Amino acid sequence: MNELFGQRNHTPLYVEVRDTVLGRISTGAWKPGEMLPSESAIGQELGVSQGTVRKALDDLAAQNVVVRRQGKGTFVAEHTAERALFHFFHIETNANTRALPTNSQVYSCRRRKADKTEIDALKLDRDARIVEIKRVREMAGEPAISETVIVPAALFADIDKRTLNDVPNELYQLYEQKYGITVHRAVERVRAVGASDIDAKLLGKKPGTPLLEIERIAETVDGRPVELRVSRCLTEGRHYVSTIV
Amino acid sequence: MNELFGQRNHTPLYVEVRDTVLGRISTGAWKPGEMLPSESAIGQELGVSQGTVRKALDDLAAQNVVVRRQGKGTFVAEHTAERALFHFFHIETNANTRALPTNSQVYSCRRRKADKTEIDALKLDRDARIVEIKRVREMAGEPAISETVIVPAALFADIDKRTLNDVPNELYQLYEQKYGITVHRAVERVRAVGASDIDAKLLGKKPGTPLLEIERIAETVDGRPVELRVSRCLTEGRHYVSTIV
DNA sequence: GAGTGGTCTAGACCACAGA
DNA sequence: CTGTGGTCTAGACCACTCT
Repeated sequence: MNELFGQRNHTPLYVEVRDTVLGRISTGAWKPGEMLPSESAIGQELGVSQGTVRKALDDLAAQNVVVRRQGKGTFVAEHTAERALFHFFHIETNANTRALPTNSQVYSCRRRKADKTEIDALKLDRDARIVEIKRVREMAGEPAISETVIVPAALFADIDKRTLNDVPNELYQLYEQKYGITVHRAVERVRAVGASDIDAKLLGKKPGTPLLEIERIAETVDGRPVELRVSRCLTEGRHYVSTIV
Repeated sequence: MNELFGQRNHTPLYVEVRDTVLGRISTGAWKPGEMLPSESAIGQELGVSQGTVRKALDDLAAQNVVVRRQGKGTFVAEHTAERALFHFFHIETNANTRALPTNSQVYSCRRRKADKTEIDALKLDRDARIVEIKRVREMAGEPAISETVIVPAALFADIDKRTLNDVPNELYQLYEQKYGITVHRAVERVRAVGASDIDAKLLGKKPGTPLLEIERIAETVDGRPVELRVSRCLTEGRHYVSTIV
């Protein structure tokens, strides 16, 4: 027990430490890319031993909230292009090499009231407004993904077609750098659907062509959903990968 | 340093301990469901401190190799029906409730030489033989999944249609209990395909209906691939879930 | 009460990065 | 050289389970 976390409670100390650190990261007191104070410094500040801080930080490292580098320090995780792609983009070629989206064309970006699905998925108020972004992404030089991205208008003040086409592929870097929103975790729901007339046209295929539909809800580190994304993908010569451990 | 793990090397002690324990599990010296010796007993045997054993076991617990229960002990993980379904079966209804396969009909089980794909996926010898199991699984009372399962004949000596229909759904429990093979980890590759004539017939749909094809390669705890499985699923009112952390 | 894992501490030493 | 995280130890006490 110690002076900061107060009286008798049955929450382990390292959990309190972990949540304190997590809080500072999610409020932005410690920003992506920044180095945290050393283990002993945090321990001194919070009145716990270095070993307890270590356990707290190990937990956060296991959840990819921080990154530890021996000899250098502990850093708040950030969305490099590499992380965004390797961590969040799960399509690869049938030869099991990572397939990278090469190009992306935003053909629509508009603001409107959220519909019921969007309100549910993003936990919005009834009259909340959203930004709807539609784009086609290419892989290996061919249109491959027809994608609709929905974000709450309240969080993404000035986002527009031009902003988006300047930063073509890595939306999550844009979110982090321009809007201070770090996507930390996502749930993807995957279905097989037939291409609609619109999708068929965008992807240069016949209506009814089987497409992989990936619906993603992305959350920040404190669990707020901040993006709903539906991607319809051609999976000729490609597939979606998931590892079960 | 200590007497068992010998001279100067730069492998951390806890890694040696972890690998020793893992070895005993994968050779079957410690079997699924059994309790391991206590941390201090393992420490004494291997000549390391209890804290080092703890770190090794924590690692294994994080990988689901062992399960720790406070006050009881540390146990080798096993395939309960619950674990098989919740951990390895990733289809749920659109209401986000876990969809359970209710029934399963094996309509073919034969032995033959492995083809090239199978040799690659299961890392078999050129002339190895496999067992090919074909079945249809129902969900909510309707045929929903057309599945082909390939396992190396060498590992599954007497498997046949009757064995399979006696243990309808949970193959992994069967593998573990009858053949001493524990599936630990799997990679799934997911595509959208159109139903073939055969799949269409089995699932009661028209040829060309979009199906979700899930190709799974399952491994034991020591990384040997032991099963190749291709499931073609109807995803009307259902979807495949994957969480990215 | 005895035995298990879970938390917490304090301190020693190692490995790595960078000035 | 200093400061960082990484490993390892020894020992105290807590929380849970079972008898």
